[in-house]
Amino acid sequence: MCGLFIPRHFSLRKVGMVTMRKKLSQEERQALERLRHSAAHVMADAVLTLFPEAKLTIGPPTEEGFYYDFDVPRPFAPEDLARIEEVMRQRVTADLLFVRREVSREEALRLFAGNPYKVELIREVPEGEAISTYTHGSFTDLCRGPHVESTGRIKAFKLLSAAGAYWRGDERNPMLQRIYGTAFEAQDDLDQYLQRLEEAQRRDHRKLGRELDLFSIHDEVGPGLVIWHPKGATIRSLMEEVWRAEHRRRGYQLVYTPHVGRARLWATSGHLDFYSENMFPAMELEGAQYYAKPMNCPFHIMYYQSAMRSYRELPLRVGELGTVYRYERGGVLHGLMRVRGFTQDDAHIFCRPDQVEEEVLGVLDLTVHLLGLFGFREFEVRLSTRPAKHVGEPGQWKMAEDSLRHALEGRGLQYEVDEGGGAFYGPKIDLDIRDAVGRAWQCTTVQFDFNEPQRFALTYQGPDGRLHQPYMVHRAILGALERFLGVLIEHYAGAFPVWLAPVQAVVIPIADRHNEYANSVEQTLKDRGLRAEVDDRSERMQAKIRAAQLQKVPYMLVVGDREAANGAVAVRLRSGEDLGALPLAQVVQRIVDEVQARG
RNA sequence: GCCCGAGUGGCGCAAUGGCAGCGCACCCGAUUUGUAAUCGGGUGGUUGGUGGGUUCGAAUCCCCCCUCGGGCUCCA
Repeated sequence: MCGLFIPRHFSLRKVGMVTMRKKLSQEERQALERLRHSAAHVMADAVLTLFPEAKLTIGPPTEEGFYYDFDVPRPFAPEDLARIEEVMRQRVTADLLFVRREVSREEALRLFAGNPYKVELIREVPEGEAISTYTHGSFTDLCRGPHVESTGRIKAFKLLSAAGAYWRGDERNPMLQRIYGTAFEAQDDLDQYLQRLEEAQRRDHRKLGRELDLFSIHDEVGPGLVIWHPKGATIRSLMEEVWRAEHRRRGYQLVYTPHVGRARLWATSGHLDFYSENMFPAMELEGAQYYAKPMNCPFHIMYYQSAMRSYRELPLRVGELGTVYRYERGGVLHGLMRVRGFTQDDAHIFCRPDQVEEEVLGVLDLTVHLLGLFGFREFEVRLSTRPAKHVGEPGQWKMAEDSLRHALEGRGLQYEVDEGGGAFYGPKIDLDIRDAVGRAWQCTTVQFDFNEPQRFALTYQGPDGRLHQPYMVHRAILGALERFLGVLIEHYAGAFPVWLAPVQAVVIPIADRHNEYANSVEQTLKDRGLRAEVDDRSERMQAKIRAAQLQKVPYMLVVGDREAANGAVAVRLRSGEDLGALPLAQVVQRIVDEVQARG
């Protein structure tokens, strides 16, 4: 079965987090981790002070800060965080030393005898590895360290939130209470981080989606199912247009396939065996069962199989903006980012062994190009290789992995390797984009599939006259249009570049007597293919400008007596810049040029 | 799914056991305005549920369900 698996406990925060803009050196990162880990200890100290019955579990530093999980009788309330923070400040002011002590396994077990979590951890420490505790003031915790010298070092910190979390992330385990916080070397860094958090909230696509009238989600329809409003649909269809054009240019065959298919198909593909918990339940029709498609691959395979294939036809690149439906558990749905019905910019490449590398390279070229069009130039790339449990031959895997590696290197992309992190059916490349706030989002995935060609017994006739099995590469570049648009909204904070803006220009008549001229301006713009509107409400010009600003319309064209007399428009940009009165023809050309340059 | 929190006109909020209210949006009227909100009037909610309970009385307290929000291994 083909790809786009998402881990069960995929956390949006994990990929969508607000990271530091500047790259830290190895030493700087370790120093920061030490500071945050120490802050976690001070927090645990404070929690024990206020809630003596709390049991400590784990409290690591994270990329954004730190957390500590506690076993407590009742969950923490927001007021508790303030009190905990208060006690933490006292500890920081007291400037207590962190003291390391190595202990024997027996002593450690004795020290933490009342705490089953710590006991479990101690038992897991490998034989021969030192077990240590760290103490500051009257607080001692089992800890590998290292820590800062003293609590006085922890000046810039803040507790952020409390939430439930399972012991070791496993829902079969007891639920603990987690407190998140963050700490930085300098107050300045902390302030900047908090500002970025606010900025991220300001850009929240759910908020902007409503304010800019882009989409809505309704109880009546169902959670995770999106209604695109005209303005959101405009952006989406523009995305689709460039996508299609770019794919045709690169030799993709574009198809349309149904949204449902018979159970037999999904049995053959393996989805019923391995993916059914993510599928909508079956519908019954004329005694046969049908499923909404969670993936497009079986349909693309049907196209492949609709004729005898020759080696001369390969590579066959079959693409589709294919809408799929997946059951996502209630708690993980999130605006456009995580939905139950979404459209993948999907394609499957069927090719010969000697074509594999070039095909992967082609996909990466297309990826860099397409993402670049939408303003993304920073990527994080991960290559995932063969896991212990897998299908296919070692030779196939090696060839596939090599081709992925070579393509990445050929394209000059830096990447990390996740050894054994591939799917059971093939190795893959995942690519995250970084948005304007510095957050990473997973979009692109390129996955080999050694499973389905076999299950469907795909063949092509080679020059030797015999039948061979093609390689199959599954790939999505934007990922899901819904998520990509969500990312795009936040990336641009709703102020889309002119070529994507749902309304590119609003014509603002100053008084009713200018409406006629305003309408003619609008028509001129529309005749040149631009998306324009007239605000002919009986409002003051200031109010119309405000409305257009809030809608983040790139061009505001004010027309009054002077402009009407001269065939001109007074141009205001959404930046607030006033270009003054210009001949209409000149302004139209400017906007058209900007659209053409995809500015 | 699990923990915590929240659901009040289209949107943002108020009312904490005693008459459901405000702002924006929308509609009507007046106004005709030169770069981020003109004035006045009006329509609109059986408070997520054609759920259950407590009470003389429920937006408010309790239970169930639904939806949304923050989280749910970056292992001492």
